[in-house]
Amino acid sequence: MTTGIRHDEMRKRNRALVIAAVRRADQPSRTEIARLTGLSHSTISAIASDLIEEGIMREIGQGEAAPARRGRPQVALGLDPEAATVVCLHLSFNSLSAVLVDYCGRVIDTKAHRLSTLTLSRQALLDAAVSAVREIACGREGFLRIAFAVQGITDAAGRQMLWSPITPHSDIAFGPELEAAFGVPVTVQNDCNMIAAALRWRNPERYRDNFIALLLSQGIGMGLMLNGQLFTGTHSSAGEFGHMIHRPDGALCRCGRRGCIEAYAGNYAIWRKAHGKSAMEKPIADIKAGEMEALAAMARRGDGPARQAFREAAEAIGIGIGSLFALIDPAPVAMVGQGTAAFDILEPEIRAALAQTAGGQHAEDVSFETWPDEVPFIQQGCAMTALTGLDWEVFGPGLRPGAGGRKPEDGRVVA
Amino acid sequence: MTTGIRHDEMRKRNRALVIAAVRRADQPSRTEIARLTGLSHSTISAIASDLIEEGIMREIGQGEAAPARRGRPQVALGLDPEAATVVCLHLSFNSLSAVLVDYCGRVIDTKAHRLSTLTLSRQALLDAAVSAVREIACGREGFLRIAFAVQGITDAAGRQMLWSPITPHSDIAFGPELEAAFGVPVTVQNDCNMIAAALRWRNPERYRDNFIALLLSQGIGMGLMLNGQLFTGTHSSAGEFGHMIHRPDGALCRCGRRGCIEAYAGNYAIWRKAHGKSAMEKPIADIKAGEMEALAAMARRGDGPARQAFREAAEAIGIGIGSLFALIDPAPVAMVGQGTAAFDILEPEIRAALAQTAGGQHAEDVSFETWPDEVPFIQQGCAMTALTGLDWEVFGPGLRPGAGGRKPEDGRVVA
DNA sequence: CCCATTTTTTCGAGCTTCGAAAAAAAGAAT
DNA sequence: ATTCTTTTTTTCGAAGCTCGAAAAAATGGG
Repeated sequence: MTTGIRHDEMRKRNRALVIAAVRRADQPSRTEIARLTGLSHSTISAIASDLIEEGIMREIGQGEAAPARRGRPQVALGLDPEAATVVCLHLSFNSLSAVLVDYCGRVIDTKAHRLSTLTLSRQALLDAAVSAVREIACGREGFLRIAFAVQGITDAAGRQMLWSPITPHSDIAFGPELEAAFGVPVTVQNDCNMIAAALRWRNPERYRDNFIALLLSQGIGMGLMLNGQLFTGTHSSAGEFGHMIHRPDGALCRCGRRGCIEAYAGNYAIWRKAHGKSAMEKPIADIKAGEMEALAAMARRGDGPARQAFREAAEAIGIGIGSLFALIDPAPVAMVGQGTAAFDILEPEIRAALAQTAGGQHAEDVSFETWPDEVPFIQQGCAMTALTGLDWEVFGPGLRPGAGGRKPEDGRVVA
Repeated sequence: MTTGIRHDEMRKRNRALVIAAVRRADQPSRTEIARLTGLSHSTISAIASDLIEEGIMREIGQGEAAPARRGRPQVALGLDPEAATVVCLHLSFNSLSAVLVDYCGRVIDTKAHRLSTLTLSRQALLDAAVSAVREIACGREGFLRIAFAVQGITDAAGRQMLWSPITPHSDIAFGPELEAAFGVPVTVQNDCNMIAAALRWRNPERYRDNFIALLLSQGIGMGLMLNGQLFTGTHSSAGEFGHMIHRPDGALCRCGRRGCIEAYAGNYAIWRKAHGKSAMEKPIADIKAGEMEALAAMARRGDGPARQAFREAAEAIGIGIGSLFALIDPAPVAMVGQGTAAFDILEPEIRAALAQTAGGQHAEDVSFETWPDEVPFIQQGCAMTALTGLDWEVFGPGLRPGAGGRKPEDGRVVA
């Protein structure tokens, strides 16, 4: 709370709240919106007719689930899918996918591209992003926003990619480049944060204020929701769980340092250990899912080096989670990505390691959910981030021109 | 944003904002409040006259720093010190202190008690807290709130102390006990979080949205400000930096586990190592400041075991900070407590360890501030927490009766 | 065909904020 | 001493928003 509330601000918030309620609930009636928001029926009626007139919302006849009840039937409301479209991009190792999404969150079109991220120049990566957007949006009326998810570290402001394992270039300014090309707001965010956003959207019962999304794959990524907000640090996107130190001066990590969690739990680390290589052996960029499956099968069969490799991976993850829990308290954990295919091997060892830590005091209460495929989460997280951003920034204030409003000067009040 | 804003809510927020502005600024005029809050002069005038009439604020003649300027002179405003008082308690090893603070944050009275926390019964500790409050408030008109800071882990709701190194008892319900005895709201919070609150209050330029307060003493404590809010977990107060795992299966910690950061960096760990004892030796509860000073002096003289002990402590702290930075991004760090007396020895080694971690990439940019005495911070943090709570909850809504207002039912909207 | 029931809209009342103008309070100028 | 200038503060009417009550709308039941 840093600046005073004026009248237009009140309307803006209540409009955004109504839009949010409609987006979340399944075709609610005005009465239901009133119940959800705590606003009066009169207010909902007024806001709803504004939104309908502006083409943001529409009436969808009687709701299907209209059980022959007495009285005037409820009118189901839904967001107008044609109110806007947004583009979601997802850049990962050798892959760039673009999705066009309507204002209801439905996918209109998808395009996937293969490209050699490790060898492309900085400008070629930027160009690839621009042309992917141009292609997906081709011929259709203007989209209002771009949400860009990258496998790597982004800056806290969501402007650029600072570092990524998929390319040798750093500080690639996707945000400004795309904004210059298309003239719409662009957010650049870490893919694991998008996974966290999607989890919250899908299951707010379980994933609400504080939770952790771990991506187990070639490397180890994390998305962190704290106090109901996606945590992005002051400079970078933070959340580098994989690069917490597990063993000082330990195994060689892909990032060039030693002893990181990832250097024990990433695909390359498991592969390296299972094949009897040195822990200082140079990490391999991309290990196929089939190969990891084979290692997991070996580990399930008996107590050989493969089993030992998964055991060390689980220990690193478990102790890491324990340290994280010590800092931020036990919270629901979602494990996503190809690495979860071996979760049956990992879980007991993760729990054993966790139980040894201060953060794991109540380890038996912690439950893990797993999903092998992270892509739908990333895409949905991007879409919801972009759309709820629109709800607030574009459609929240209404379309009346000249709202204006003063701004406080320097020296903001800290409450 | 989870519930609609009504008219009374708008006024409530703007009132609270005005109070916050007056509390923070040094006797501002109405014009200055308008500038700080972004609200119009008319609104400030109306709110100010309400607050003055209600006895929350008062006019303080012309501000002293009234430089003979043309025009009608500004009227300085200040909070009425008699509007309320709050009691701050601070329980630590063998010590319980109580402070009575007026609505302006000035200390009215202080009482310190010695007590043997390790041997007292659960009920005796509760009784001590109650009688400390009774004594400090004796004869004076009613205080409106109690803020209780404890050295230990509290629950996230701020109701009780879950665990503490200063007593064998756990789950001591100070909150309900004090509320039952005095009929005012009570918050129970971790002492390091209060240090963080005080830092933010004293220097919001440096300590605003994300920063870390580390307490170096017998143990290692942490207060964590994230996204501008004190982070308290879902169950406990979290922030157990000292119990992140530094070396799996490493030195014995006071908490009974092995390899915690504290088992290398707490006073007992340094003492143990410097005296050539085993890392599995049982930790000593309380090591005098003088003894630690002597060890530091020895370490400064040469490269003996004392030096090695401080080196290991610094490494544990540095790597811990690195892991923390990997998770939440580099942020300002404040080091508080008796352990900072040896910070000249610790700092280079902390930086060296930090520089090896992913979170320490820009370690040279990180600056540490140190203060040897944590007590004033804890007290001020308690006071400001309690007073700003009053600003909002008691004085924000105004004193007009029957404000009422509906509440949204279940199924809150998640935006 | 009328009544009961539920949803939605309408309408006036009550707050709140805002901008403009007026009032207040001082120094500067004559 | 009086008038002008400048700055702060208050006053007042206008506009916007939400709310509760009442009215209107839409449907099933008898």
